[in-house]
Amino acid sequence: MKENKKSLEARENILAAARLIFAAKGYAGARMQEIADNAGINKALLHYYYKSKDKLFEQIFQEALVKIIRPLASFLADDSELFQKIRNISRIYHEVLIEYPFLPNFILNEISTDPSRVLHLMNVEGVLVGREKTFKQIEEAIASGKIRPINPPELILNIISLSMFPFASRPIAQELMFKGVDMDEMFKERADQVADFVIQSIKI
Amino acid sequence: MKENKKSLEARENILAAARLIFAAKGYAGARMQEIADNAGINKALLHYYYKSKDKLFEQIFQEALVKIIRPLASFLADDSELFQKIRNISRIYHEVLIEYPFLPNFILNEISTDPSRVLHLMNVEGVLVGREKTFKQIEEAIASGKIRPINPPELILNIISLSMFPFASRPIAQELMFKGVDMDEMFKERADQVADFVIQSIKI
DNA sequence: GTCTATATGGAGATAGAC
DNA sequence: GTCTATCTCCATATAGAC
Repeated sequence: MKENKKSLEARENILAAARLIFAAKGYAGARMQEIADNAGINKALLHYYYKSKDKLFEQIFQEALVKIIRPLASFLADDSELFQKIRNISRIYHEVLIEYPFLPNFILNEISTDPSRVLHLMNVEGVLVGREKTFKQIEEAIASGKIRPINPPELILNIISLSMFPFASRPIAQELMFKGVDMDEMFKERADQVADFVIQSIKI
Repeated sequence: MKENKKSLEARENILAAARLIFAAKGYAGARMQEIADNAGINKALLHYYYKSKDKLFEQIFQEALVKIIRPLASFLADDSELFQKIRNISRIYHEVLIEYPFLPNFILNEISTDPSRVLHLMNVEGVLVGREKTFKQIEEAIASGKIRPINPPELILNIISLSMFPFASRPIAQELMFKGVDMDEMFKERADQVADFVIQSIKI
């Protein structure tokens, strides 16, 4: 069970390749052969390091899930003022998704109709407690006349929709709406624009 | 090549089953056996009606693409006043997605990085001409002080994000934000709320 | 048109030499 | 740890009887 430098590097190469392939083609469409090729090893060795396709996938998927759920948990648990929180979550999600643009599609697809893995991670990350706190914060902002009436979960869903969907729809959006535009640049500036768009909509 | 009532029904059963299975599992994850079972026929007969998995999939996928692209084309070509157009597109997309909630995920996944099929359909549906018209309309609304400055394609992207992402993320959103809530009901009321949210954000 | 049986290829996984 | 060769299963697709 000792790990030398070489084998650690091999493991990391495999994970990097697996992230790429699984994200691009999904579990069913991914091929162990292609992952091995991308990692610069052969199939047998791939199976030597990661017993099965299932096991390898599960690791990649959990990793991806954490990248999405953890920022949300932080947002919900944050004690800052509401508008500042909105700026924060938009910025963090844009940062993460500029680095890993495939995350929304990957997760939404592979979760399909079974959200059990999400459920478990939610508890681990403490989403539940933070959620109640932020719901209450939004309700108080409405009661005090700071923002217009809106259902708290829908406000949060709106922020997440505006932050994630453009990444999920990037190839099609490029053709349909952003022909010739550098979407990487667009996304960089979009974080604050999404926050502005939301705040403008709810503030009185 | 004559088609009797029975075979037409068989064809329709197959398409209905294929829509279900392809949408739920994607091209790679779908099994011809499962489609045949769902259609109440056997595998050989399935191949008799639709030569190959590829051919069957292509038909289902085109169908799905049209359901998404056509409303967008109508929106872009519409001569109505801007705020009314925003209400219209939100309503139409919510109607379509309440009936076919799986469309966003299905299309976004299967298109992956190759948008060539979308490109072709765009021309057929006349998206290009409508797009320029609506971009101009938005720019004029900004120039005349009716709405705040915003990049026209981003405004449209925002509307579509708010309309589609909640459907794509439904299973995970249910767990995370809408525990115990009837999301079908929520979606019915959401069409106008999305339009209000957008209009509230841009109007002066 | 509809079925059973089967051909064919591909993908995950392992055996076993080095 | 790393490789080549191979096993096994499963999915698409077809042959051919009825």
